[in-house]
Amino acid sequence: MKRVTLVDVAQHAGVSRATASLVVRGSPLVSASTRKAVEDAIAELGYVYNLGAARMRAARSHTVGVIIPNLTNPFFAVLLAGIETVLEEAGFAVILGNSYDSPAKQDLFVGRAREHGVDGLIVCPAAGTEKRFIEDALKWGIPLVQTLRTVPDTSTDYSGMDQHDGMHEAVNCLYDFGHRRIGYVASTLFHSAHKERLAKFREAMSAKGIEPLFVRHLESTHQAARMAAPEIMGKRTRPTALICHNDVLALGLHRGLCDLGVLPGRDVSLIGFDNVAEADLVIPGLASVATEPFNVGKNAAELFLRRISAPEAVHSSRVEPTYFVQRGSCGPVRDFAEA
Amino acid sequence: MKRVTLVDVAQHAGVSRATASLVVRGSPLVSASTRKAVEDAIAELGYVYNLGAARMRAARSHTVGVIIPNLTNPFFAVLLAGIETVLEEAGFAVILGNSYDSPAKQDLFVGRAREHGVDGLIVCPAAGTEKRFIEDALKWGIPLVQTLRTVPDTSTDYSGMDQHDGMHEAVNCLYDFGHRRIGYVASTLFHSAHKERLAKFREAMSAKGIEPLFVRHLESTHQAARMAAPEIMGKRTRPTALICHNDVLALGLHRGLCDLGVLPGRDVSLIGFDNVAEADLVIPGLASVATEPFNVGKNAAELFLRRISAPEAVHSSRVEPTYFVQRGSCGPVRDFAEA
DNA sequence: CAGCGCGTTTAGATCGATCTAAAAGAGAAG
DNA sequence: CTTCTCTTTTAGATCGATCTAAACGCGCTG
Repeated sequence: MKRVTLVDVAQHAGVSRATASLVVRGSPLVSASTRKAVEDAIAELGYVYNLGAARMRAARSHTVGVIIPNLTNPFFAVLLAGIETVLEEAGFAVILGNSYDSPAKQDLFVGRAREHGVDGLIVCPAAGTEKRFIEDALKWGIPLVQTLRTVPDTSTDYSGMDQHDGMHEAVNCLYDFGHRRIGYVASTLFHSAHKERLAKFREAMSAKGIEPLFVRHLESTHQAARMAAPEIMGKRTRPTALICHNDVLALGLHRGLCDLGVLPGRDVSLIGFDNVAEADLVIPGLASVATEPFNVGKNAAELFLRRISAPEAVHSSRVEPTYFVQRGSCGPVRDFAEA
Repeated sequence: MKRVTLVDVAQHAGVSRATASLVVRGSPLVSASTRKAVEDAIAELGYVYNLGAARMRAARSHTVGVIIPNLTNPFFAVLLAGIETVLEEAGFAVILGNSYDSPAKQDLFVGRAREHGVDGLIVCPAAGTEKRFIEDALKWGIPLVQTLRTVPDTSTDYSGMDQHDGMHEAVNCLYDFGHRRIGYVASTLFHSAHKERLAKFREAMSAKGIEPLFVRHLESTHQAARMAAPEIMGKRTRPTALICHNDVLALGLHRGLCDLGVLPGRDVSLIGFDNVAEADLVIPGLASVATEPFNVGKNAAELFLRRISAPEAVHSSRVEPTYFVQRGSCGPVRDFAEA
């Protein structure tokens, strides 16, 4: 039982393999009658197109390498879903790589992707990725789109989100509720999105003429945030509001605060980022800045497709808007004695 | 600027391409000195192995198609992470397909995967997948591993979990707390895991000599479960405890109950499945049966690797244990008037 | 009827690796 | 020195498609 090839199809249809090849590629050069004959032969023999063989002569492999830092984080999983949906539709296969935020694993994966002859890469760079990584890809002639994060001092297509609006809305909401002592809880992964979000926080604060009360770095897990609550609320000058780099931290802190008997929204206001589904499940609901990872993923894939069709076009960026979603965890400042 | 091929490497090292080929494949047939010469040439020229060309003659492509019903669901994302981790390690590339639980999309993806010449498939079948789907794959000679769900009346390698222990522990816990009026909240996706879990529930109940109070089917979203709380608690005979098919339903219901002023663990006991991270964040904590999707994924990948190396071996199964995690949402039955 | 243009079809070379089967080289034994 | 292993290397065919450039058939025109 041998594999069915174009030669078999051609023979069965009584044409040459060149003609059969034209049919499978949907060329307009063949007449309607021969096209029909070949298509019938294909159906009858159960022919399967061999992309590997085609790739050897033709330029494109219809394959894209996608690198994600951590699939376990639903945020990235949804990003990936967005990417996959668009690429699937366009007839591209996604080769998946999970970098676990390790540049070494990331390099390894790119090597493998090159062997597979990918047409390009869509990358959310691992924290600590060097400039060299991007430069190499370009040197090798591999189109590359960065998403969510960027490697410093590099220029490629980029799909991210606009941290500005959401953060300003969040800070303004706190400000209007009377909050002035506002702390920021960041993660310990120092990538571009992390820095940008923090910078926007500082910017929004100084626009209101106030200084951040503190910036605290925590490992980005529920557990770490929950454990840190006593320390954060035990500071000499106690914060009246907290903004967190993401909802993982915010939800962990939410629970940690409750453990202490400090009620979010009444005793301290709490705002997260990403507006994950669970934000609406805790009591009181977690106010959060919505970022749409699915759309960011779709944008990344679309930028990639554009790049493929116009390899020399100038690099472009797509930023997805963010917006503040108010919930119970965010309320007016409580007029208890200023410590 | 042309691509570097094995011919270039061979020339540069002063050997034939056949020898160079042996080196890249790590054959023991070459002497240490020529091996070194070729390796130097590879490094110097920046040669990249062309898997596409290799695949044409050799049997294996080192590529696996992985089909997941819904990446947006963290449970599946973690399953995928487990699969990817093992396959990556073994040098396989993962081609990802998101079926959105649609058999049609699934078929489409398999077609594409075949064109890419995958060595096999790891599939969590979309709800409603027909027997034909599995049979076709086997007919085409594509090794296939099913995971988490199985298509009825099919026999392949399978990586799943043991619903028995966790469910029995959960029911027994409720029983010991004095609960007798226990309802089951299922999802509306009727796949094998759904059926098996429900069956185990019935089994565990009848082992204790009690009848399920009701089985209610809900769309598997937080929102749907939250909205259904009033109806579920408004039944003529009010349940004293609820077991949910997964934590999405359980968390939604948790919130819905709180909205009603019904406190989980005091007024009604609530148990979910999967023990997602958020189960520990809500108040009171959601008791849940832990299932380890990452391990299930790893098992699936390992079964696949075994199948590749021994294509004719008899089909085997791996089931990951499940265990009950007790938290505040599960407590003694309250002695209010029996309706 | 030769010559031209147009739409279709095709033979042959080619992509970059691997396979097979045989050759070359190096020692050892007779 | 020949012959015989044993190791190492290689030429040539091959996988299944695509490309190029040429050929073919057919109607139309001068």
